[in-house]
Amino acid sequence: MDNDLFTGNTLAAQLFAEVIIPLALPQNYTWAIPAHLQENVQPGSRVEVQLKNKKYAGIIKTLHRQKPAAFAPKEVLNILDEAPLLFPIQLQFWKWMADYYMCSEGEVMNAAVPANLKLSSESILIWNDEHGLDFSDLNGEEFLVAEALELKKELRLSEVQQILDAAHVYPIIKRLIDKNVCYVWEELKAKYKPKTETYIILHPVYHNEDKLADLMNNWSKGPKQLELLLAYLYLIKSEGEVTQPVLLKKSGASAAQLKGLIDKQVLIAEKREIGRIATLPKNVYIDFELSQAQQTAYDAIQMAFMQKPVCLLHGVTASGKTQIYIRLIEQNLLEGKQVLYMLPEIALTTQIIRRLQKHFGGNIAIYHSKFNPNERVEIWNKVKSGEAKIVLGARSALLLPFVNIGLIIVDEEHDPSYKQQDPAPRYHARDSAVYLAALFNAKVLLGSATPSIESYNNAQTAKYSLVSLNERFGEAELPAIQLIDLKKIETADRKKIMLSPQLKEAIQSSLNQKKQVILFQNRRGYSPYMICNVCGWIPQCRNCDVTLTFHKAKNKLACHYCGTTYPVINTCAACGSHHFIEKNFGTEKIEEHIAETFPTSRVSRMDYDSVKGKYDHDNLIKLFEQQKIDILVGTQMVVKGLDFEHVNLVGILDADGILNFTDFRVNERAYQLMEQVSGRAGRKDNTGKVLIQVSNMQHPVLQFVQQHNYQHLYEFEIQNRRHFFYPPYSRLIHIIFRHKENHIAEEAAHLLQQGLQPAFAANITGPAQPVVHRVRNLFLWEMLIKLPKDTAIIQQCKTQIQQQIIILQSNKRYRGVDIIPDIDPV
DNA sequence: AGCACGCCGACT
DNA sequence: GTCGGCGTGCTC
Repeated sequence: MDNDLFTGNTLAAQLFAEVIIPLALPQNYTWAIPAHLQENVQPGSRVEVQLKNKKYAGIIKTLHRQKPAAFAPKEVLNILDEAPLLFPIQLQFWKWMADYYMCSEGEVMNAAVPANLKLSSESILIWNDEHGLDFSDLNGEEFLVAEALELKKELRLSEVQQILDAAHVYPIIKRLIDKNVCYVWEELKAKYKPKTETYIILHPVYHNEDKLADLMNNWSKGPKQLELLLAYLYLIKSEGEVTQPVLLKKSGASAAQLKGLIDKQVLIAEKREIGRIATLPKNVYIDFELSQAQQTAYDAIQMAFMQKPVCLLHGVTASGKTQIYIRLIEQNLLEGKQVLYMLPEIALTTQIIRRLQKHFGGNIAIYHSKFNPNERVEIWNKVKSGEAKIVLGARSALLLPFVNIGLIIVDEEHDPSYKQQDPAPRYHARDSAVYLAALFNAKVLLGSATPSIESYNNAQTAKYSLVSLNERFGEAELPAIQLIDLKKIETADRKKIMLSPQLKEAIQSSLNQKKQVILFQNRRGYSPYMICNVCGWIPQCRNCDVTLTFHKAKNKLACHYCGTTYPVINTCAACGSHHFIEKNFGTEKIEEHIAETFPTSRVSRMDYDSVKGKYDHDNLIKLFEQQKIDILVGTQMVVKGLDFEHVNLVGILDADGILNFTDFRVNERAYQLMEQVSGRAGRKDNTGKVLIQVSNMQHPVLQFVQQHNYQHLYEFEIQNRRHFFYPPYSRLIHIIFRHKENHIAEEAAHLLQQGLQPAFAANITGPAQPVVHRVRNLFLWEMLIKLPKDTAIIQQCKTQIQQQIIILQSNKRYRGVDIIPDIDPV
């Protein structure tokens, strides 16, 4: 500037940093970097800064020399990292996410960065009991804090500031965390318990063959134990490793007998953690060949990636998609690229982890929100250094500091849990993955047996490429699906209708064959509803098209969405009959009823109430795998990508409940659920059978499910879905919130008049989601979802939108924001 | 996110 | 006359 010309010294101009603070601030603030700290600063480094009267560890977004005119920046207090915490590409990604999902970069940072790396004065440090009392590697100040921590077990960061000379607290804390003396408390996060599996090993003494022979020859008592030991020795020879459940199952011995051997110190039980960063060897080991169909799909994907960066793999259940993934991962590893394998959190079970670890050993890092802070930092660093080649994680893994991603796999692509609903950023991990991959020039593979309509539409309109895999692996066929008409079932007690004779018979036959059964009941079953027993029509809300809930006490029907109540309906709107019955049964009731009907079978229930921790879920799955349970009654939880070898019957108890789900994507969700549930039957052979109990036999989705025909569902949805949500609307709301001028409304109306393409997203995944979230109960929301392609109504909408704009303008947060074009992720 | 500022209802 | 409710605004 002029001053510089005058002094003739541009280099002396001060250095400023735009810093991202983990808060929902309207914009990023700027701090000055004092001369003595200028040597090592880079974008991506953390800096300690003061904002108001609090201190935060922020991340430098940019460095520049333009002195802000409007305010006098404060100075950065400290630089916390010599090397940046992440790469420019992540900063770019954060910026996009903040723009696209309308939140602050600070909020993205909050979601991305583990607690241990984002200290603030409010942070509470927790003493790490595992560290012990060896303080020899600490310097004077570190020692002071460590001692205080050991004594009090936890300290507020502000208290640490009192102990020390306040000027440079953060670097000391950072070193203490690095040295594992303490960690940062994260509230409300359930503590992650590492999953363990008990391995059985032979006591080292008996590795000596003579000693072992000696032991067995002089076996005094407990013949069963000797038998067990022999079974163990046999297994260890054939398998190399033996886990407790496998041993007990194959030997038929009891846990007490095993305990006897352990007490005698012949065998040792060793708990090993799985799911954390394994210390397994870092080699790649692949011991299978792709089937013909898989190989064809694999080649097609390779070809597709040459044309387009995103490919949708539509593979029927049990077609062996995972094996294709494994091949693709292997190929990326050979090219020295990182791979991100995303799964919905609930599907991140030991089953899939074990499977990948078998092939890629220590190259894999697992990441999800239930890890403790130290482990998360550990993984963060391994991903950043490139040591972790494969990351297997839930949606939050997308925000790890990858160096060079080559491939992102989004498995179970249709799963709604990829969408973060509550804390900002309200991002969709599948869509964000597409953008992130573009930044790395990487590929994205979306895999599902039941793609979301959005993705399928993207494939149909050639935005993504599409590869289909219609054959089940190992010559297994898709299970036969049989509908059972509940209306035809004569029963004295209407409530007992939950189990038709056909299903009862099928269950009995499965039990006789020593096979397992899954009975599926949607959670919706908890709220009672009325259904016409002649045609299967269900009363719906006039405003919301949502199934009405029956309130017995008040003898009224109510909409749980808008709150409207209706008198009980006696005449069917579809067939005119007066024959209504009440349906009301949840998984608990079913479990009870099943246990009564099949007294000799072992029945278990899997739903949100019965499995609270992740641990329970895994355990239940394990029990089922080991055939310790014959009949599993469950909600959606039983669906998530699990393989159960011995299941040959799946029963859907109340398909009407699914087909009338309180959701704007009923048909799609219903199809997905039924197809996924059916997929659990007979995965390994051709004995699979699916029985669907339903009153509304005519529902088209049932036919598509029976034929396993996704294409038909898709076409049906395009033609018949009543609640279209068009991308221009999403764009429109985005615009409304981005701009303060009224003329924008005209642009919006213009957009509405242009060719409208269905995006099928009443459950919006695009940028406007947080806004729609806010206005969903307002008139605008109602207008938008019910808007037919009618110009008159568009005019009306325009007026409404203008009113809306006035309301929204008063919201400080969206005032005076610059015009930012909508960025399409592809 | 915090925290201060500020303007109206029930209390010693 | 005050204490305290939470609505609005600001933080480099």
